[in-house]
Amino acid sequence: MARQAPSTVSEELMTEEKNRLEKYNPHEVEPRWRATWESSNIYKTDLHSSKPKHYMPTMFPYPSGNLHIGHWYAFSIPDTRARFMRMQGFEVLFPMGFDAFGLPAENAAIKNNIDPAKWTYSNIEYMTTQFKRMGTMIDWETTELKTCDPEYYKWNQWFFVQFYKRGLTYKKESFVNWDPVDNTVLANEQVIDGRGDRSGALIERRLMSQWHMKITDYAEELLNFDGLEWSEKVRVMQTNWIGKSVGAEVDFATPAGALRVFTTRPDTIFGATFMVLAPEHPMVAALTKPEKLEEVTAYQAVAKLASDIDRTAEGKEKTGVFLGSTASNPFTGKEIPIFISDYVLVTYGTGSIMGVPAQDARDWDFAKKFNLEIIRTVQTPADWDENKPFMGDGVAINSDFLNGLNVTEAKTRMMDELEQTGKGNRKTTFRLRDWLISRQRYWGTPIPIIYCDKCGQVPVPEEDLPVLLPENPQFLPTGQSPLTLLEDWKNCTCPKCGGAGVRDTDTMDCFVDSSWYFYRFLDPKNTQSAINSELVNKWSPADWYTGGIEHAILHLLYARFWTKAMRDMGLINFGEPFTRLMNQGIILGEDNEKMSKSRGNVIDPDNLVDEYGTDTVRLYLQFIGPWDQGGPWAPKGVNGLANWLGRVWNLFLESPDKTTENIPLIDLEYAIHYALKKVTEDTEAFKFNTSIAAMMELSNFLGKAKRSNLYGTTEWNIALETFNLMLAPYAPHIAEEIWHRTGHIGSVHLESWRAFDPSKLVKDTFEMVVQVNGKVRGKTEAPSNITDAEAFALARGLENIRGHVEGKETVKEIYIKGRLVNIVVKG
RNA sequence: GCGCUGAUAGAGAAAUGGUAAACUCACCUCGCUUAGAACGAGGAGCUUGCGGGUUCGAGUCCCGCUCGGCGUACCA
Repeated sequence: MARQAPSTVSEELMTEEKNRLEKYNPHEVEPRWRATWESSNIYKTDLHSSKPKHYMPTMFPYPSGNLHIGHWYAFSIPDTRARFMRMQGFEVLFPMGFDAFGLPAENAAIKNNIDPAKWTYSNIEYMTTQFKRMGTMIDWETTELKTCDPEYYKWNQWFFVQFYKRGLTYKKESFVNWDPVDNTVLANEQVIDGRGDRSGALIERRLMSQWHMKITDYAEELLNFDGLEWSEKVRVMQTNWIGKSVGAEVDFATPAGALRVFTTRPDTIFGATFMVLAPEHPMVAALTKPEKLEEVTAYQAVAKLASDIDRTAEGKEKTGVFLGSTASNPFTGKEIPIFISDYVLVTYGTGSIMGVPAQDARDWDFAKKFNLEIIRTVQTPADWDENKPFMGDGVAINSDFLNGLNVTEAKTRMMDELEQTGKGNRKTTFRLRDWLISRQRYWGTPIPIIYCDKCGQVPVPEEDLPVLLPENPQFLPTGQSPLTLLEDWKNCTCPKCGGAGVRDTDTMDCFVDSSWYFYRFLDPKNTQSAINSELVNKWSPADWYTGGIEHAILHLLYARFWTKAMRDMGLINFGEPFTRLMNQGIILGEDNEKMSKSRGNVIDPDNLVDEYGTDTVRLYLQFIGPWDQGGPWAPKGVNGLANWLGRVWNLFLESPDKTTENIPLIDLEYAIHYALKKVTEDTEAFKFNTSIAAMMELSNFLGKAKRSNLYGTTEWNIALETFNLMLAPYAPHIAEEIWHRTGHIGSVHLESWRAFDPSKLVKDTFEMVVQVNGKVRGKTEAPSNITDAEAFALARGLENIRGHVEGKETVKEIYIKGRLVNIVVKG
């Protein structure tokens, strides 16, 4: 339908047209400011500043080739908080580096015949350009830290040697986890459900001689999280991994000598009716009667071949073989049969247990299967199903001198007895094993050890470090490190005797690299020492460390261990690397599924930035929900944030149409301080989504207020300036552009955060809700300092309330300050 | 099995025990008719997974249940 506007309106529109503000164009504004910030170096951290420090490393990325949306989520959001802390007056270090050693480079090299170093360095170069588009306050000098640089891994080797000298690094032969796809051994922490964490291959057991770090020396201390603000989830996961069990070791007499078991329930010994050894237990042979030999050998063979998955499969029926021998229960004197079974692990405790079926579900199953005696030694509750083992607390029965004691008392009494009689002793066992760090791979830190026929293992002297990773490796599927093929490199002279020596040809697990890099950031170019102790002591522990939950055990446990070892070497004066830890969630695809190429739901941040600009992408990622929760990607939501920034742009820079409304000044001040309080507190608490919502509410209010009498007043200008500052950490580019267009000189990012004024949040009056029996029946304006009695009187005076209360008995009257009155009546 | 965690309009997501519920997107109406996958004005939509309980008052606290996510699992 065609319409004809009156000519006067047309003219008015035409004038407006002329004055119309150019639309916000992030593609012009954002790169311009990034260039300015870089050239004026405004994000350089002064490590010697007298301001209070705030150290905020994030788990540094692996140079896989591309920054994905998860990287944006992990790095751009902490950047907002880093910027906020900076505006709050802290000297903030927000570093970045690259975790550059690792298998993907080597696998890419094998597949495409590229040098892993070239692949890695070119990825780093490209990812750095991508990083810069994120508009962060990263101090780029720290990206000197690339773990594959000899200047970095030299210090891995240095630490290795120092730890070696202190007995923290040692080589031992043991059954290790062999990944047949990646052709290397793995640490226990890298085996998930019996499979390699990277390759997914079923892990095999191999007996090999490998280098270990003695993390078990710190098992007890690693259980202590005092002073750390870490999520319960991570603390529980680490605690379970370390797996401390307090109990006792007890000797049982057998024809082959004392058989030692570990138990957490020494109070149940009187109920021990059989023994079980792991199939690999060293005493098996001696305890096997000749007529049982064949059966035992067969069982051992099956157990050896079975993977851990098969051995520990859910609901697996108990199996085992009676060895033909018996042991003597040290307290009852009874002879009890000795079995082997794969439910007992040779790697835990003593590799042997006493079977107490009445108080242990596994032993119960085993006893039922083999028809063994079951003796209750803890009184079961009255309504207990007698066809089940009882693991709970109760009074000891059938247990001689323990009878009548509860479980805790009985344990103590029995452990005292064991120690007095010499039949056993108190013992604490950990599930945690020493950290296996050898890898039969090329792309890692060479292990600085030389083997000499005369001198044995000889650490490479400090002055000869680094042991450089040789160039031009050959990758052959030999199951040995590629370094073994490089004869020239491998053969050397023994530093001790000068004779012929051979280098260790394995490289270190790359979790070694990431165990201390956050200290190196404070002096990444240091050629004299691994770290600058003075700066590290000043800046560490990190105030806030963030990254994915997948490192809850691996990296975070190793980093804590390394820190404690460094402390004990006297390098640093604290024992925990990260005071506060937070794990971001995962950004899912539009379909609420994990992003993957095969699902075709991958969101490419580069495309988004091309379309909307950096600020919009950052804002959207923060607005999507709580940061630790992650969430699905909603393409239309991004558009919403882009539009909001457009409205904010207009709010600041466009002249208002006309003044129509009258808004009290007090409302403006309330709005701005309300938002300021919310944004300050929420940013502090990492609640970016609600912080942005508060800014949206503010901008909605200001949009209205702009067409009121408030426009152009001093208070109006202060309000806008305050809003501009609040926006700066969240949308750094547009905030900077607005800052300059509204007449400011100097970067908004060098400004201070405004403190909110609580007095502006106090109103003289409030809208008092009046309820009768909990239902809203009226509302009235009331003075904020109203007393209870006055509030009730005021409420009762309301016409629509009278109807509900008159002639009825009042049961109760409640006044909630500044909110409501509830009158409870009866009848 | 155990531990942690979640369930609020079509989607995402707020809410110190206090007005049956922010904010954004999507949707509807009107205006503008081109700053256009824009802008302005307005509107509709959730009795907060289910069942009990505590309370003057419950999305919020307690008990039970259902469904989902994450972790862990013969560790003696």
